[in-house]
Order: sequence, then structure tokens, then C-alpha cells
Amino acid sequence: MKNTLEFVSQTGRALLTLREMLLKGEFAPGERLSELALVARLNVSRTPIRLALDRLAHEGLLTGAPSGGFIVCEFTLADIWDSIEMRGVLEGTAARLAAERLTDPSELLQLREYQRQMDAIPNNTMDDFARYMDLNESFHIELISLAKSSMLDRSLKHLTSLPFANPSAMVFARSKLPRAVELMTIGKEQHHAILEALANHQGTRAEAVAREHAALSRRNLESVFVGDSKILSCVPGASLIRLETVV
Amino acid sequence: MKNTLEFVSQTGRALLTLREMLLKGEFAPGERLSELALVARLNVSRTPIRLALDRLAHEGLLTGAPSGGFIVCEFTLADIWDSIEMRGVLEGTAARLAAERLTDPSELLQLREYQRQMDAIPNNTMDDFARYMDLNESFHIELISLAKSSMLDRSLKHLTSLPFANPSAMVFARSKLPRAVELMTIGKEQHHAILEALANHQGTRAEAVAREHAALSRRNLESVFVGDSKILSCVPGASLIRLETVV
DNA sequence: CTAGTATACACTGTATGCAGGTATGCAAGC
DNA sequence: GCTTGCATACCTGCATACAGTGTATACTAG
Repeated sequence: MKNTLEFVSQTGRALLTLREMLLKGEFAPGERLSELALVARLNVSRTPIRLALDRLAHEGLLTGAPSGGFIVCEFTLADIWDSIEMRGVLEGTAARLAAERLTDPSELLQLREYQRQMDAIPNNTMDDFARYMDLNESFHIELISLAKSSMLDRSLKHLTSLPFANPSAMVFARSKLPRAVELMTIGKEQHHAILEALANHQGTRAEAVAREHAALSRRNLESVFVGDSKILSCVPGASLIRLETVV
Repeated sequence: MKNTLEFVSQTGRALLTLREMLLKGEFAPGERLSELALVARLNVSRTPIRLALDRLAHEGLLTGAPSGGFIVCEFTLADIWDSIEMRGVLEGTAARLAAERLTDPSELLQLREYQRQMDAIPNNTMDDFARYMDLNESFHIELISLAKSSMLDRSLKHLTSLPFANPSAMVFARSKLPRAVELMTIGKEQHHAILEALANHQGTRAEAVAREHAALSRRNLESVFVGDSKILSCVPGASLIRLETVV
């Protein structure tokens, strides 16, 4: 995984552009992507495009056609929910391992700092909410690093390479909800419980709370779907989702 | 992920050959792989080699160097144990989801058939053991499919693309152990418990037993390491593991 | 003798030409 | 009118040529 400075190379630009195009819905699910057409649209040679397509296939947005080439993947609502479920399982494992492998209380300092900053947010304006989401992401990243497991890290990175499983992908949908403040309050409490469990080496409790923390995302997403269906289009990659009503 | 008939294309051959070379230990951990050197050794052009290297980087055996190119990854014993831990977590999740999502008892027929065949194995000779391992793998694959989660499937495939997490990778090590029959007996009992939990929609029990089932692999592997160290070399990719004693 | 700089080599990233294969469209036969 | 077979055209996969950059080594200066 070359993740450093891919923005300057042709391959990196092609990868970012293609991913954005896919998530924006410029290609229909099941559509076959022609390399030459992309050459014309991106002003890049076929080679970097080929690399980018191959990489997107590994990320899961594309799949290889039996006769060669790549076609756009299609997802279902069940896939999205399963992604969040998986994120809960993996982050729950991260919390449990962190609790089991904690050797010094000072390892929790950074996590406590994030929590302190989150608690200090007045949660009134939209900016407050964006700041909470940033801190929330930092909190989760730090939690995962405390698990001290490169394999777990790998699995989580692989999972969140799909946009649906990425917690920050739901920011737009979430921020439009009146329930935002309420969810934020619950989230803070769960962070508090996770920290307490870590400090006391309560692995099972940490795992359970972290799973429930992900379930919060799921409940939020459900309320989005049953609510205004136009909000769904704010979620990246929404056009790749096959709604049951269409079938 | 193009997984169909990659054996005929140049890229597929390069991928298989390179993976085998890596697992055989023909490259040292941290070594930088030169494309041109591989062109000479594989009699293939740079393009398919490049694709294969990129894919191996996604699998986790290689990592991108900051100045371009790829270097061979190094693993620790902790990584191996974490891999097995992760497999336990994911297969535990598969068992739980399978229990939760079971709609008809007939869905368990195939699983019961595998279990029946495993129970019928006399477990005396080495061939019996190989047959058990085959059936064991089929059992796990069927269990995962019963979870009805493409995302879980994806995560598990990604994890087991590394050789250490692959259960069948330990066949050679395991078959040389006198404890083989004992482990087989325990494994059978756990399969039995999983099936019973599935039939009764006992998700938590199914998850716990499946996790313990993976822990069995871990205990087996531990006994390999503390035993004859020459057996370790039978494990694919053993040369990529940095032993603590070396440091 | 050491350190810094310049030059040369090697390797990666990119582009393009070529060949094999697959899909599609048209025509002919049933 | 439908099906089947053939031809054509496009598209992928592979190989190679070229350019830019990073690195290593050697030489010079302090």
C-alpha cells in the first residue's frame, strides 16, 4: 500500500479522480469501464489508469470481468449495514485488545485528552458538530493504535476503504438530523465508558461498548433512510446502492 | 479481485510464482525487489510483474517503498498470533450472524453432512488427518456462507490472503505432532457445539465456540514453536518471520 | 582524512505500439 | 421471423522505448 504522496504521480491522480467519479455516481453499477474512454476523460495514459483500476478492484469498488477489464460493483442496503456491523466487531476487538494489553496508565493520556476536548464542545452549532466528528475520528484512531495489532489495523483499513463503512462518510447525513445533539451525547457517554473499561482492564466491557458505539451509527443511518430519502444522496457512493424498491 | 483463471495470463503466472518465491524464502525481509531482476528470472515483461507486485502489496506480503518500488514485509510472532486471533473474531462473527440469520433448519444440512463425514473418520493414519483438514475447511467455508454477509466474506478473504492466518497453512506442522489426534477430537466437539448453537439460534454461544476453535490453532502453533524449531520451516513464509532471538 | 558536491548509473514511472481475444452486428439459412 | 454463423471492429493484455528522479560513488576541497 503506497499511501505517501500519491497525489503527485499520474497513478495517484487517476486513482483519486476515478474514486471520486465512482462515488459521485458518474458510472452506473454493472457498467463496464473502458480504459480508452478514461484516457480521453483524464488526459492520462492507459498504464496509470490500469494501475488505478486494479487498485480500485482491490478496494472493492470494482470487480474484474471474466473476459478482462473491470465493471462497477453494486451494493445493497444489507451490505451497508453489514459494513457497520463489521466495523463494530473490529473496533470492539480493538477495544478489548487495548484493555488486555494496556501496560501503563499513561498510555491513555492521549485518549483522555480527546475525550476532554469532546466534552468541552458546547454542541450548539454545526461547526461544533464538525469538530466533534474530527475528534471522534482521532479518538478511534488512537484506540486502534492502543490495540497494538498490525493485523487488526490492516483489517480495519481494508474495511473502511469502502465508503459505507467509513464513519466520517455519514457526517453529512447526520448533521442534517435533529437527533444530532442527542446522538452526540450518547456517543460521549460511550467514549467515557470505553475509557473506564480500558483503565480497569475490562476487555469484555470495552468490546461490548465499542460494538454498541458502532450500532449507534447504524441506528442513525436507519433513521436517515426512513426519513427524507433525498438525504441518502448525500452519502458518498449512494448511486452504487441498489434499493430494494427498484428491484 | 480477478480470481478466475488467472493461471493462464502472464500476470497470473507472475503473481503465483512471486508469491511462491516469497513464501519459500527466496527474498529476505526488507529486501527491495527490482523489477528488472524479476524480468530476467521470470521471463516476463515488466508490466505483468508490476501488476503482480502491486497485488502482493495489497495482500500484505510487500509494501511500497517511499521512493517507489516494493520491499519485502517482515512479520513477527505477534503478527501470527494476532492473525489467528483475528480469524477467531471474524469466524466467531460468522457463526453469530449465521445463528441470528438462520431462517430454515434445512440450511444446516450441508454443514451436518460435513460433520457426519468428519465424525466417521477413524483418525488413525496420516491420510485420515488430511481428509479431516479438507472437510474442516469445507465446514468453515459453509459456515461463512451461512452468515450471508459479503462484507464479512471480504474481510475474511483479505485476512487469510496472508499465509499465517490461513488455517490450512498449518497442516504440515500439525500433522507432525503427536497431539494431532487429540486436537482433532477437540475440533470435532467444537464443530458439534457450533452446529447445536446454530440450530437453536444461540448467537453468542456460536460466536464464543468459534473463537475458541481458532484458539485451538493458536495453542497448536505455540506447541510447535516451543518444540522442534525445525518444524517452523515447514510453515509457508517462515523466512519472513523475525524471531525474537535474532534481534 | 573527512565531508560535501557533482556526475553517472540504475531504476521506476509513463507512454505507445502490437497482437490476441471477445463481443456485436449483419446476413443467410432454416 | 428467428436463429446461427461469420466477419469486423474494438478493447484488453503485453512488451518495449523513453524520460525523470533518486542514489551511490568518486573526486575535490578544506
